[in-house]
Amino acid sequence: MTARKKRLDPRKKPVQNRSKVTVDVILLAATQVFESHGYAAGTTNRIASRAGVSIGTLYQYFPSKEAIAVALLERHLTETDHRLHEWVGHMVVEQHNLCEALHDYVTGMLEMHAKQPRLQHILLEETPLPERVHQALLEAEQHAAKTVAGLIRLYPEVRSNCFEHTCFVIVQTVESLTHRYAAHPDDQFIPRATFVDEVVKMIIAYLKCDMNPHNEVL
Amino acid sequence: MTARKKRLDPRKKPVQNRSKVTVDVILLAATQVFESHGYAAGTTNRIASRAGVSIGTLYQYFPSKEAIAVALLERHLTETDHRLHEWVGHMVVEQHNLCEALHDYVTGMLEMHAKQPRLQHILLEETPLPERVHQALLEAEQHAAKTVAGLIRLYPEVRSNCFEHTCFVIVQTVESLTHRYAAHPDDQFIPRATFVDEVVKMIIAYLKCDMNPHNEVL
DNA sequence: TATAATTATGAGCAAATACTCATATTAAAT
DNA sequence: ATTTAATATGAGTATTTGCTCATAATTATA
Repeated sequence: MTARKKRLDPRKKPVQNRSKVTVDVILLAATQVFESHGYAAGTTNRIASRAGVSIGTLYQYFPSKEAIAVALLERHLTETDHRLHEWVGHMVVEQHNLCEALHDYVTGMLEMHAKQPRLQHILLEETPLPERVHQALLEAEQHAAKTVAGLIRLYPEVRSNCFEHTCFVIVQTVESLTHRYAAHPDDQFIPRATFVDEVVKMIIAYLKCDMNPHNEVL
Repeated sequence: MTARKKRLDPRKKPVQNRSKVTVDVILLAATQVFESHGYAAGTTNRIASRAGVSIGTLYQYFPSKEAIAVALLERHLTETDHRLHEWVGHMVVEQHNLCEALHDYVTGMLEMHAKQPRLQHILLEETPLPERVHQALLEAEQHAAKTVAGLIRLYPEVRSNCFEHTCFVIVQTVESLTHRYAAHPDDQFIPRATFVDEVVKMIIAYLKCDMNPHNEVL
């Protein structure tokens, strides 16, 4: 009914190696089950079954279904952050130009979403998450925006006014569009490469444009 | 488990006026309940309770929970299409310039999503819909893109190359960004007006830019 | 007013599901 | 080899939920 507190800490932490493997196997199975069934229909019994462990084993390490979702989301945030920093590193070291950099960025986001088109969505929208997780999510999003801004700012052809707002919009745009595109792989009427090109084109135009308050190009 | 067929036609169609009112009340309640609980947790009993009718009454007009969701989605598509055409009419009649037109478009989409931030999402992503509904949805989306394209094409300052792809990206962008912005009203660190301005700015820059294949502005 | 058609009711059923616990198995420690 | 700790098991339970159906109340019709 109303949102009530649930245990998130496991009753047992894995100490031996086989149990650590078990935890990994369960999380992998949970990813697959949530991907193909959604959160509500992704039952704990199904997850255990897919993982090849008994339902009792699952509840040894995850005291509730919610705890599994939280663990998956934390993993996802960590991975995203890692990939983003790796990307910035590559771009700086190899001195790619703005177009190449953005191309890489959009392609990378597209690939990430293509691998698990629904999972992020399910965790963010279908799963009732505790407040602290929601906060962590917002912080991760803003951190990502700052990381991207840090790279883009290095390019001299980019205009400097409203830079923070601009980067916010860009990050949201790429995140939204790539997710949306990857979510429906069957019915695309724009080929993937074209899509990436168009998005990059839009961002570059946006980054270079200079307008007065009435949005007329100067 | 797997997707099985379910009844979608009601066992009784409302003929008297009070029953038509009942149907409306149920759909309104369903909107609210799905909004605040999601699809899976939005139980039929809760919907009936919120509507102030008995569970039996609900099942007189909606033979399954899924039928309620389908009805809501069809309503939503109709309303969206209607608003879009109204918008095009206004813009043409009152001869607004491109900036004003886009401003109106983005603001309108933002308002629509602000009214029911989760509903569209829930119906599209959480609800297992029959194939024909999914098809109708795709068609509606492409129809919307064409409608928008029809208006934008009237403005001479807009470049003409890749027009179809460009409009597809624009529609997806506005849809995604406004939805995302409206979905989290509490934690926005960009004010609403600024957000709209920035999105419009990006679209105009994208519509006017002319680039070679390597995305260098000519 | 009497009869028929329509609409509303809600207790309860069958199925699904998150989760428990007493017990068995395996690995580490002594 | 023996004891102890860690890990795995899965039948079973309490609860939830979509939905039915026999009956009652209301409105239309004759």
